[in-house]
Amino acid sequence: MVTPEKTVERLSLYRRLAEEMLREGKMSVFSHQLAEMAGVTSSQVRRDFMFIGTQGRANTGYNTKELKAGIDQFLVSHEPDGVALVGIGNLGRAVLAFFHGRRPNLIIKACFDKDPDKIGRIIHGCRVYSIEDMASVLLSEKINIAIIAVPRAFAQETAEKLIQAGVNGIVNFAPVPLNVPGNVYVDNVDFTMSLEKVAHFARKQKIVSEI
Amino acid sequence: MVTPEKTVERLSLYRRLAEEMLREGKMSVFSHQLAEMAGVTSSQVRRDFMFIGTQGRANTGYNTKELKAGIDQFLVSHEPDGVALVGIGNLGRAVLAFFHGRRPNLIIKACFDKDPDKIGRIIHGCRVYSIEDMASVLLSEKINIAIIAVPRAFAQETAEKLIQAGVNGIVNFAPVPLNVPGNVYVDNVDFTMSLEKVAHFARKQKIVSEI
DNA sequence: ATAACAGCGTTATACTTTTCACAATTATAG
DNA sequence: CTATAATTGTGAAAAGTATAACGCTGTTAT
Ligand SMILES: NC(=O)c1ccc[n+]([C@@H]2O[C@H](COP(=O)([O-])OP(=O)(O)OC[C@H]3O[C@@H](n4cnc5c(N)ncnc54)[C@H](O)[C@@H]3O)[C@@H](O)[C@H]2O)c1
Ligand SMILES: NC(=O)c1ccc[n+]([C@@H]2O[C@H](COP(=O)([O-])OP(=O)(O)OC[C@H]3O[C@@H](n4cnc5c(N)ncnc54)[C@H](O)[C@@H]3O)[C@@H](O)[C@H]2O)c1
Repeated sequence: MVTPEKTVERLSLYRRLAEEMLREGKMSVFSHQLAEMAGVTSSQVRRDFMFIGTQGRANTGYNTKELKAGIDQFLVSHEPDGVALVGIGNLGRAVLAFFHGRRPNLIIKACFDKDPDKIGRIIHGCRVYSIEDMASVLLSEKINIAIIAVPRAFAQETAEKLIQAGVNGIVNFAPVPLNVPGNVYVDNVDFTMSLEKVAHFARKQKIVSEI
Repeated sequence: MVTPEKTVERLSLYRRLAEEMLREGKMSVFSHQLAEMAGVTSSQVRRDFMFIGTQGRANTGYNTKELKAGIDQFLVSHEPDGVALVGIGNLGRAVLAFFHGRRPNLIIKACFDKDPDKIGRIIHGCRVYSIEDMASVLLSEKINIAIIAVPRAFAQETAEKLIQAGVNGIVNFAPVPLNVPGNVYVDNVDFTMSLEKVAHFARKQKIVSEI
């Protein structure tokens, strides 16, 4: 069965909400509560859970711990996924800081940059390697996911090197569409697009609300 | 007429592709060329253009300059939109550097932080103000769009202050859903979600391609 | 000229995703 | 133990998106 992309996105959010509840000692949660927190409908939440098979109980809801574990297993594999980060500039460093120690089975295990000054350093617990060493490091660290944070002109060649070295999932921060084979999944995170989208709909909403 | 969110996203991409072509001296482009570059079908491209009314010509395609101008006007208003950035930490600074000088009518005009050491400084051409001055600065700079890059615990209160001060469009980098009135448009940029989505589909694709 | 072709604009069709609605299930109170 | 109320799981309907199809327009070649 093919899980819709939107469902996967929401699952990621539900997982964090469940995590937060666990921290607060909340042992169970209803679909309508998750719905309110996530900003969706309760049907949507239950429908999304059909894809992961997590079961709730009428009048009791979903067990927070089970829910978190269920989503976790569904999203990320049972054995931890290694992640590589290419391009340790302004954004790369921020990303590294952000993910450091955050997600137990989705860890940035190696960084790559072409700047000789950065190679060999350890930033936020992560070693920076030369891009020449990409293939061997990815193999030895069992890395199959990568984050691209290099200047746009180098994004495509970086993607190709990564794929060559066995990567089949990429988060791309460079503002260019990547040309990749069909068995590689790419998510483009595009700040310009986000801002322009907001600019557009903010304006539309103003017009609507003024009528 | 309501433009689908996905269409708006693609338009942002087409605009940049048109921009790039202009730089390369390419005066016109066919829908199937844009389609290939954007990774969509040519029908999709022509369909998307129906929303902005941009016209092409059989056998000639779309005039690159007209196309760029048309999308520009559709996405962002004719009079430049002012943008505020709240939270000048690792991510905030990277974002500021990224947008600086990039987009003529979508400019970050004011930054806000609560750290006294940062207030008063000018970073990438942008003055950092105290959050106390938010309402007055937003009014005087005619800002109605904001980027939130404060720690998650402060995201909701920051959103409320911004909305209070007249903002009706927000790009939210904090990994929490914001609770906002219906006339405010929010786009959540969620790195964790992106990475988990990639982890999920990368794994699925591997399984599929192994069959 | 005009035939042959290429590509746009749009309508119709197919597909995907969300919402609705309700039977089945479980907790709780009397 | 039974009635009541609350909440789940899911089929069916609706809404939202993407693709296909095709008439029309403009270009090129003969
Ligand atoms: N800064 C932001 O907030 C932001 C936002 C959205 C997108 N982006 C995009 O992310 C990318 C990086 O942005 P940045 O602001 O960090 O830029 P940056 O210039 O600060 O950093 C780029 C880094 O990549 C390294 N690099 C260059 N070529 C390389 C190569 N071929 N292989 C490996 N490393 C290489 C450089 O040495 C540098 O460390 C750019 O494509 C940018 O458009 C940045
Ligand atoms: N660093 C990343 O790559 C990254 C990625 C995704 C999301 N985020 C999110 O973006 C936000 C910022 O991340 P960061 O890494 O820049 O954090 P950071 O700690 O480096 O920076 C936070 C900044 O916000 C300021 N601040 C704190 N409270 C404030 C308030 N109430 N009003 C105004 N300013 C305030 C701080 O003074 C600081 O300058 C966080 O919510 C984080 O989860 C960061």
